[in-house]
Amino acid sequence: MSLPVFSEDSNSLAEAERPSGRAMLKGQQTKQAIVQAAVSMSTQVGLEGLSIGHLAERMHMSKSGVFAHFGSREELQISVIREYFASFEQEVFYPAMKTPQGLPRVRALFDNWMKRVAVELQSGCIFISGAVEFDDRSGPVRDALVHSVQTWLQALYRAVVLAKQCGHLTPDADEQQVAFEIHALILALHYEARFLKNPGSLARANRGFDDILARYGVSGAAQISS
Amino acid sequence: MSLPVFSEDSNSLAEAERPSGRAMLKGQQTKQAIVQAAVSMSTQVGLEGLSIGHLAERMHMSKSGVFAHFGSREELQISVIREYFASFEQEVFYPAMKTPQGLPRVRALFDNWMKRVAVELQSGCIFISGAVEFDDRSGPVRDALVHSVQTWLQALYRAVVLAKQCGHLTPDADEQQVAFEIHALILALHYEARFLKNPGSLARANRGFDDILARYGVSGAAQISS
DNA sequence: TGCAAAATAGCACGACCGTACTATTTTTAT
DNA sequence: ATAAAAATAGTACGGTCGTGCTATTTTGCA
Repeated sequence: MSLPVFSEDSNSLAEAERPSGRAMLKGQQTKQAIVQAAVSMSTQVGLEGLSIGHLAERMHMSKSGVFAHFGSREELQISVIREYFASFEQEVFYPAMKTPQGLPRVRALFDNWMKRVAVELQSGCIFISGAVEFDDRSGPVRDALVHSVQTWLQALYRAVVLAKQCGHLTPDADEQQVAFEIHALILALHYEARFLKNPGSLARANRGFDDILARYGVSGAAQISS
Repeated sequence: MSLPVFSEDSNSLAEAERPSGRAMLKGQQTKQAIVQAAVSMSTQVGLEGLSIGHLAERMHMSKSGVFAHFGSREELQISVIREYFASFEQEVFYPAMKTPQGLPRVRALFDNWMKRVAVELQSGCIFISGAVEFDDRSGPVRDALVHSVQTWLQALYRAVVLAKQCGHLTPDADEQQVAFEIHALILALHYEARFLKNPGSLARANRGFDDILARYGVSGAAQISS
């Protein structure tokens, strides 16, 4: 049915308004720069903490100059989510898709995810902070956030399903359960390391993952990739 | 050394300013009511979303009337944290301490925790939202939050240690690891059920806990309590 | 080179926030 | 009942925020 495409949306790079006929206008370049700065700010203070004034200051621009690119704060936040999602794709998902199907790919997804979270222990993760900020709100920002997260979790889930189809998982393994527990480890790592600053959290998340594989994995299949 | 006391602080109920010589002043009663309303608000909008104006409106009081009880917003937030912690104690910890040591108690702690989280899927958990709001901030509010969470996680950890001492866990079981994974399940439940509204999350968290016991528990010890 | 269009700046408005200061009401204890 | 004390209300100030409106500057193309 569907090939392993991470997202079917056309929100990737290299397209802004014009179908690439003429080169990117100056304004689109600075918009890109603004969004990147906004992502950096949002990882620290959250999507709600993101303020146009601070962003303008950081960009050495006027508030209205920044504002004009988005038309509303919500649109800015959505742009941030899209950009963050794109970087997540590039950093976590696509590299892992180069590894062979089955447990090696699941492990690669987890490892890349862990690598990213390890960095985010200083900066923060928008998918986690955003979940708290928008869990009982509604509107387009929440929708964008939920969609991004679900897309990523679905990708993880599909990798697990594939692993079971390959015979890398025991027949009784519940793919949703496996994906849930992997997600749980990442969330606990983020919580205990970033907030509580408990040492050893990173090792415990890794150990937890190994245990999942030991529990549900068919012996031998897990050791293909280190 | 230390008996299984949940918190050594003297911030429990039934003491306000006076050592119980004369009865609670009128102001202290309304302060209690304000704090309870503030807790209720904070579970929905977070500690940062909590505003004195909205709180006053809800209490049918003036802003300054509410404010006077705390002297600062930070003090209000700290009061909220203390109150929330106290309710957590009453609801999750103390009932579980009545069950026998070992795995039954660990299971009781988890079950009570799950019961509470199940309710919080509508309202939200301050320990989780607060972690995101204050993870890279500093100050007394963060300190109060970290202290509360650490106290609770320590209590959970101690119960696991006790379970191992009872011989209810396999000798190779790492108590910190077990506590970490239990915490992870709760966080994932909160995330996937409250934010993503994924069905089946509650069952997956329960199943994850059972798997932990199946992995680290000595057979037979787990089934003492249902 | 010049002109339209795009990008940016400047400015002001209304809303909400925490909080300081003072006045008023209510409670408490004699 | 009355006076002191405690609790609550009223008001105002300074700050930040998003955003609309109007200049001004910069850019891109004929």
